[in-house]
Amino acid sequence: MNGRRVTIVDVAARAGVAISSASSALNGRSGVSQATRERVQEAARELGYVPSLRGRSLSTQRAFSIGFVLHRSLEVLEADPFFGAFIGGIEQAISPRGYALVLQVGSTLEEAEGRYRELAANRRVDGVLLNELRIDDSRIDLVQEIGLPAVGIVPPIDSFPLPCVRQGSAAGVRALVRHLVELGHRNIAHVAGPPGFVHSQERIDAWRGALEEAGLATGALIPGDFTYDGGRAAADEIAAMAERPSAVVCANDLSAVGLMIRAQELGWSVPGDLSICGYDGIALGTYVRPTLTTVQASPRRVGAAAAELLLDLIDDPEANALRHVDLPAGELVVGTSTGPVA
Amino acid sequence: MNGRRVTIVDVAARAGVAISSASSALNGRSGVSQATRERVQEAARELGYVPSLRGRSLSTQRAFSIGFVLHRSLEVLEADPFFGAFIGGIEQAISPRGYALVLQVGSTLEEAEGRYRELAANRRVDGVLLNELRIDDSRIDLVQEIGLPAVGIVPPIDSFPLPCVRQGSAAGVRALVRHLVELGHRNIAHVAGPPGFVHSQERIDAWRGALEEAGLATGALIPGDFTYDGGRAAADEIAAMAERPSAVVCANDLSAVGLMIRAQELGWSVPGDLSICGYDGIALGTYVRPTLTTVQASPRRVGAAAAELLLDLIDDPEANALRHVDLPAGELVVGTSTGPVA
DNA sequence: TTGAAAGCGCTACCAG
DNA sequence: CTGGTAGCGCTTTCAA
Repeated sequence: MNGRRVTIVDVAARAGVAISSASSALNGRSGVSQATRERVQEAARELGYVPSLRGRSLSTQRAFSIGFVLHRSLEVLEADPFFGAFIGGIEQAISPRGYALVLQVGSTLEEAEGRYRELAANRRVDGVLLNELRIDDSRIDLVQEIGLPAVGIVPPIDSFPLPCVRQGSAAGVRALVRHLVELGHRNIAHVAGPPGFVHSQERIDAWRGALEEAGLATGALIPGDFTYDGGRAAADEIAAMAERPSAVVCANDLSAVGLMIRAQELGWSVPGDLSICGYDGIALGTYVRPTLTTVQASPRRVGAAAAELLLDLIDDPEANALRHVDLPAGELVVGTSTGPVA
Repeated sequence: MNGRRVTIVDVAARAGVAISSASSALNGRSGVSQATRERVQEAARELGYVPSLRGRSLSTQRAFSIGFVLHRSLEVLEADPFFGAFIGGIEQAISPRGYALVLQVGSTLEEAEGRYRELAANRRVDGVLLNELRIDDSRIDLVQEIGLPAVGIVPPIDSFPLPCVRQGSAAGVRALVRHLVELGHRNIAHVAGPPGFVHSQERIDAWRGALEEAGLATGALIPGDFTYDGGRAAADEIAAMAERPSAVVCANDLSAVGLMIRAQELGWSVPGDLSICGYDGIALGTYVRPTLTTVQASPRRVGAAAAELLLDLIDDPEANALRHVDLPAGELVVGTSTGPVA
């Protein structure tokens, strides 16, 4: 805590060179002799110089940070472990490049949009990640309108107007359905995610398509919302059905667990009376009994890839304006929640 | 995207006043006539002016953001939903005050310390939150040494040298033990948290103290690490014991669930053969069967209170240098994982 | 009350 | 290759 912080001026003075030379030397730019560069670097080391992000930020017009807005209620945030993995992946990708993550929470979609506007207006971040995209997501227009670099995560198929990272769930869901068909199931229902979300729709389509491929009739499409309670409600809905499915594919693990617990409360045997699978591969699925058959997604890799792409986009908007990164699909994880049809 | 962003210069020009007057007017400082103030504000509104955080940051020597370093492995991050609540609370407290959260991840303690040093050196944040404090935590010296405002979360009892927020777990643990004693249990073990952590020790002490109060012998102290697998291992340890406890108080919910699942795999009935309780009150405890008896902590409120205190500290270091905030203890939540002794 | 001007710490341009 | 110097957008001091 000895008085003033050391700035580039101090370094330049100590090395006996101009400030501009010191800057060039420290940033590895060309235009400085090797001798000067070394002198400057040594001076910086001796003085314990750390460049001020603020000065750099103002002069380069960069914040050296990216934003991520979680748009879900605080309540859900407390229950769902899924997004922690995302964040880990993002951090892993950006911190080596000198960037930091600014995390915001917007409970409602409106609030989230407000956050994006704010972030863009005061330029707190150089770009943002758009997760949990909806079909016709309003944020797409928003970021284009306000000129905020953005990368979409699991975007609508095809002509997505922004760079994006996709880990498609279609292959995984098909694998789940095939697995069930092999076990002899003929009546396979689906507990969907909340309507409007790209990944909800993708899983519905994949489930339908896989049934068709197998030459089976389309099963019951039960509404859901990715939550534990939504899964429980789905079980009650199934209980009320005249012709009950022998297997269910849920849009995610959390709802699958809710469904399973409720099914057991209703006195059904899982998988004896009902085979259940989820999607995501969260740890919770291995805690419950029976263990959940699911697809192992890679949120950490998705987060890392998206963040990486965003930094590339910030560095070179032209070259990366439409880059699409496709991650390998998640793999089938067979638990004990699925079994042969009774 | 019409060309340049609007700056305070534009606002001043439009209002026909000096830049300094515009600044004062916009920041509600005195020294400007009401008429001028209104003219400036209107100009700002018309132009859609949003102050640049960068300019402000450089001139005020403030980053308008606070840091939070998660020091745990990415693997754990994916499984534990607990910290999401913290973050929600932090956000809730700081965003109305114009601050943002910079989130970092340090897998190891060394890495985490490096992050704190970095954060302080380049002044990316104005202060940090120190969570999961250890007894004699090295970060305490660190932040004092580098002059980084910091607030401790659940700090060591008594003479903690920094401002802090505490939600003591002693009362909750005692309530758990009393609950078990009332059910007739006489041999009550404890699955501890990882050694060295303040909240691990606090819970051990509370468990011991409560047993003493009840006039019971101290039960077995089983090592643990707050993880699911640690809980499973504890069950195996109990299985190997000559005189098995009839009840166990676990240091947190996640390990309690691991213990419970493993106990059931071993063929024990819960609570028939073994009563189990946890601590935290995470959603997972209500998903499992039997449901977990636990204590409902308030991570969101802790996060909010800590962030609030940190901003106060940044605003006025003198006045808040030693403020300690004590949150009401968590309440006992009786689930079905505890029952009368057989 | 108002306005001019000096920084905050850095980058980048442009003469020398 | 080197060294002035002009910003980046804002706050704040000091004269007028």
